[in-house]
Parts: sequence; C-alpha cells; structure tokens
Amino acid sequence: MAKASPAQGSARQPARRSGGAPGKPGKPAARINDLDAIRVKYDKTLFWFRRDLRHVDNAGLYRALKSGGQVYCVFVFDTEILDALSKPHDRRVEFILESLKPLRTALRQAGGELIMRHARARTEIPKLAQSLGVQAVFTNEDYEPVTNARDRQVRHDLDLLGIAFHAVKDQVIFARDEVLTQAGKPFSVFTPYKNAWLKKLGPFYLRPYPSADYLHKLARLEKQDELPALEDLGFAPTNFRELKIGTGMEGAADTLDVFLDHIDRYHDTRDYPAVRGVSYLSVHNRFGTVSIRKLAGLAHGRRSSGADTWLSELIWRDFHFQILHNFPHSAEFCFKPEYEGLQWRNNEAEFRAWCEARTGYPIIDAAMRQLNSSGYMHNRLRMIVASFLTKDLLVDWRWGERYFAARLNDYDLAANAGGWQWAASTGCDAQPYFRIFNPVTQSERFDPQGKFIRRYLPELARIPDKFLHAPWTLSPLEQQAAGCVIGREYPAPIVDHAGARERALDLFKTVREAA
DNA sequence: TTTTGAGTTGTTCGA
DNA sequence: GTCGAACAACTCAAA
Repeated sequence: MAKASPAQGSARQPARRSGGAPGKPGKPAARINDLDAIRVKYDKTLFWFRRDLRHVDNAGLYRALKSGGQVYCVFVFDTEILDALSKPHDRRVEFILESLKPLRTALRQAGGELIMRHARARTEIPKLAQSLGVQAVFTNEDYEPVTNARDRQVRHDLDLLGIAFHAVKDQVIFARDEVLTQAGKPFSVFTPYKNAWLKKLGPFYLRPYPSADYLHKLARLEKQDELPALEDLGFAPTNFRELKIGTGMEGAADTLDVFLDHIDRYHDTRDYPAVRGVSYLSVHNRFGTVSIRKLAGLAHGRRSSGADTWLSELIWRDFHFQILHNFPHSAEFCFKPEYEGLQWRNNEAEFRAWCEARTGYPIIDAAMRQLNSSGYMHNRLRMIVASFLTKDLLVDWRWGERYFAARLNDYDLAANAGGWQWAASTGCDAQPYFRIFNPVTQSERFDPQGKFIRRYLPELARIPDKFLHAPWTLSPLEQQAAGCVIGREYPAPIVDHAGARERALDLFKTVREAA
C-alpha cells in the first residue's frame, strides 16, 4: 500500500470534512471506501463499536488501525437507546452483551481492551476522546434519522475539541447515493435498483477489510473494564438463553455454515416456516457479527438460483437503507402522501388480539406466538400478519411497525418500515392495494401439514390437517372430538376474511378517488 | 421529449 | 382442477 503524506490531497482530507448542513440535501460528504485511500495519520485514535460487533473485516476499525499509532476501542450502552426500549425485558440487550464478550476477548488477546460505558453516547464519546487524548474518532456509519442526528452532534462536538470524526461505510455494499438512476436520482423501484446494483458490483466492493491483521496496534490500558450486568443496564433476563441463539462472530459463523448447506435450495424452501429454509442471519446482520461483504461475496459467487434469490434479499437490505436515507419521512409517514388520507379503523381491541395471538386464524396466531416467544418471525409470516393487520383489520401500518420494533431481535428501522409499507400498499414499490393475502390460503400453501401451526398452537394438535387452517369450519361434534371447541379452547375468527377484504378494497378505493 | 416496457412475495371468479 | 383475466391504471426508469 502506498504511503501518502498527510499534506497530500488536503482538499479532500477527511479530517477537515464538514458534517454538512442538516436537512440540506446537497452533496454528501465523501466517504472513504478505498483500501488505499487512507492518507491521514494519527498518533492516537478511538474506534467506536456500534452495530458492528466484530473485529474481523470491520471497515471502520481497519481504517482506524491503519491510520495511526494506537487505537482505543469503546462500546457505549447508549442510554438514549436503552431508555427507549420497554424495560426490563429485551432480548437484544442480551444478544449485545453476549456478543461483546468474545469481541473483548479477541481485542484483549491482541493486547488491547474494550472500554465499556453506560451513558449518553453523544456526550460520552467526545468526553472519552478528550480524556484519552486522541486526534480522531472512527466509527462505522449508520443510516437512520436518529443516529444521523446523534452522529452530527458528535462530529460537531468533537470538532470543537479539535478532534476529527470519521464515519465509514461498513454495514452495506452500496450506501445512500452510490447506486442512482442515470438521471442521478435515487431509485424508488426495486428491480431497476437491483439491476444497477448488480451492474456496479465488482470484486472491489466485496473485498474484506483485514482489520484483524492490525490488532497489534490496539492501545494497551492499565485498567480493564467489566462488562455491565444485565441488571446494571436496567434489564432482567428473558428466555434468551433457552433460545440458543448463537451470538458473536462464532454464532454468526455457525449459522452461516448451516445455511451454506442449503443455500442452493433457498429459492424453493424459504417460504415454508416449518422448514429450515431461510438463513437466520438477520440478527447477525443487525448487529454486525458477520460482514455483509462476506455474505454478498458468498452469494454472488455461488451462481445457483437459491443463492441468487438470497442475494436479492441482501440487495433489498441496501435498497431499504437508501430509501430511508433519501426519503427520511418514509419511516413515519406513508411514502405516497395520498395514503395519509386512509381512514384506518384502528380498533384497539382487535389490535390487542393480533398482538396477543387471539385472532382465531391459526397461521396468524402461530406467527405472533413465534414472535412473542422468541423475538423472531419467519419472513413469509411477517407478510401474512402484516397483511392481516393492515388489510383485514384496517389498523395503521405504524402500529404494527412499532410492535415489531419492540419485539424483533433483528429489528431494523429501514427494512421494517419498508416492509410494513409494502404490505400496507402505502410504500414505494408497494404491492398493489388489491393484493390482499388470504390467511387460510397462505396457511394451506406454506404450512400444508400444519407443522408450524402445531408447534406454536398445541391446542390445535388434534385438529385434522384439512381443517387446521380454518378450524371453525369443523362441526361442533368434530371440535369436541378434537378436544378443541371454537370459542372455548381456541377463539373464533376475529373477522370474516371475505368481508374484510371487500371492506379494505372499498377503503383504498376512496383514497384513490380522492387523489 | 416522447415512448415503451415493466413492476417481490396474490386472490377471486368464471369458463 | 385448471387456466386466464380482472383487479387499476400509474409511475418509474431507460431508450
């Protein structure tokens, strides 16, 4: 790698780069994605871990290590984030804690240390940077409005202290404005975005950042920070341990190994929640315990229909990130403004029934039990329950989005809001409003033997397969025989789908006519 | 500027 | 049971 003097190319020297005026679309600050573009040298830097809990192939950590002498590492349990969670039960806090342990071990084995803080990150980072006497803070960039605002403030406050702030692309292949239409505008339709994404992809973008090769540059610390206990953070244990979710890089690697055995069948098996068809890597993507470059590289190199379909899902992830960045209102408002006029029914009791798995539709209730008991829900089921809430019950997609936000281990604002708006037909590239999932048909098609339903709804164990998807169609006598009387052991359907479908079509029609 | 082709994941109805 | 059409035109992106 060519060594460049700090003076070289000072016009685009990242240390002096401004954060950009908030709200002003203009030209985004340049990002350093180039392995050879590291020009600025520092004596001491601080690397701030966030949703990138790995020391291998970590772009920001690599840049920090290559940029100078000693690198301190910190993880902040950000009270601004933790206080927004519903305490005291949140499996994600446990996932993070468990993933920090091996990360810290790896840093220690290389002679470094992971500084731990439980504080407001936006004030703690400048404070820590100053007390350590570093010249720069490195981190991997985030794409959500709230984290963007936090990072702008950190950048500003560090600037006042004369400390540089470098936010590096790490969690996506292409960020923000890297894939644009020929007119230079962001895509809002997935397929042309995907085509442009694939066209732009080259080995360069899949190359790993060899951060692990430079850990000898980690700064030594006299004092070792203890990991906070769950209770110190204001949380109590959940059933997280029983779930046996692999954590840290090792958990991600194990999960990936299993997936690679069946990735070529992904296209054919991914829609069946009773089958191990999907990757189960979403939580690792969320917390960065695996590198997206590694995943995309594996999928791209595989050349099977299964791998291609899975790569599409990874591209969807980038797509949602860039949509949120370019259309930040879409996290809270309908992407298509005319749909703000929808008169949602928003019946609280029906919403509670949906949350608590009491809708009387087995596939919906089984899915919601999976979510409530594990923090995970199969992708096909996410679509089915989202369609049911927004179309059958006519509950505002934001209610469902917030509920998922509170429960999903892999929750990510960009993908979650995008997915809900897709299901509600209010989003960019959403499904047509008349495409309304039939919960019984979907159940019959994707859980034909009811294996998934029976796993989560033992009260339906003895209902014959044929009737499992719509148990109310069983005669009262047969219900008795199966030990499951509708209205007693299992609720009657909260709504008649055929009628609800007509109701939804009418409602969406009023908006279209008003537009 | 105009034209053209295409658009994640579905359902229902009637022949 | 199988198949095509209707659902609704509309907007995006590229040529």
